Amino acid sequence: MKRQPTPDQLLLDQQLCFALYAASRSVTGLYRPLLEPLGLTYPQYLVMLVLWERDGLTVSELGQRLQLDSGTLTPLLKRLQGAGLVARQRRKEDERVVDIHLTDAGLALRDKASGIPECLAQCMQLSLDQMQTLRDELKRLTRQIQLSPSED
Amino acid sequence: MKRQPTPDQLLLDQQLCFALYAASRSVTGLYRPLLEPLGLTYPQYLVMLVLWERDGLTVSELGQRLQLDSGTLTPLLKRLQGAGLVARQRRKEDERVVDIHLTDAGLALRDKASGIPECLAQCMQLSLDQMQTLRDELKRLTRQIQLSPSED
DNA sequence: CAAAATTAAATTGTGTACAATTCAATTTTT
DNA sequence: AAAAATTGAATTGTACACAATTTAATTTTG
Repeated sequence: MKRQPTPDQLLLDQQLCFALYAASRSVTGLYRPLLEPLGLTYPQYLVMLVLWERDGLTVSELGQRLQLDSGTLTPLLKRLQGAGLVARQRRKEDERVVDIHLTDAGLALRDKASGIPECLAQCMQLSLDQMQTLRDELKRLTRQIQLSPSED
Repeated sequence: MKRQPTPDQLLLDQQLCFALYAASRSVTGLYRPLLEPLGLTYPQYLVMLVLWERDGLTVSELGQRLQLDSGTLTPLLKRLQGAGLVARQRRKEDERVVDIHLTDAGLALRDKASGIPECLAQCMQLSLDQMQTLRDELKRLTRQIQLSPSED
């Protein structure tokens, strides 16, 4: 009458997916107290990273870079606009497109964020080399996944 | 009058955090079509993995295992209950505690899920060894983060 | 034992994710 | 050029995450 034990492949601790999911949320949690003084959430910070790197992208270009769709980005960008960090403007030549530009305040915020990466590296207790290796493995995995899926 | 270029540490592609975040969402996306026939979302699947491994946990025990709080778990468990996969019951001896048990349907679902891990491994194109190594690095990172933070 | 403190879930509120639909603007076809 | 197809955002609806508060039950204290 004893139940079958769960097969090994279904054990939580065996799952790469859960290790990823847990690590991602943990790291986001590390950012939270660092971003709070800047008035940013973690996904908002990612948008700012992209814009600091190259200002004046469209919503869909931001979406390609971050792998997020307009259902996520539109309200997020409206909040950044509300915080005075970006401007959203429909393009004259093609009214379908919305260009996102940093405001002065948005650009200025970069300086306040510049210490964050080092702070994170400290907390994670990884050497620069370990960090790069792990990052590149994860990138490879992501690329692999985005290549293979159900071709239609 | 040219703007300063963004410092290297703030480049999106340099960020371990984004590699993690993107990889985690990609992997979740891989699960989606596999879980859909089972009527599960990815976080619901994680809850089921835990219960298949050990049935009859409390909400907070589930929370410890998955690092999720009642704000996430309570509605999620209600949906699993609505789907007939688990039962939620306040404990007689301590009415504060809610025990979560698999229903017969919930247990039976395990068989339908048993092929998923192998399917995932295929998609990710990683050897068993590579998967384990990456998984263990991520676990170490998560553990490290959860040890160090602001001690209060 | 009664008041205070603690505990476990649930609730509330904000902010993502993401599928699916809608809507308006532009291109492509005929 | 008008109809059809396509495109880019926005909207809608569902389901997490997670902080903060609330509620009820149990323990601990005085």
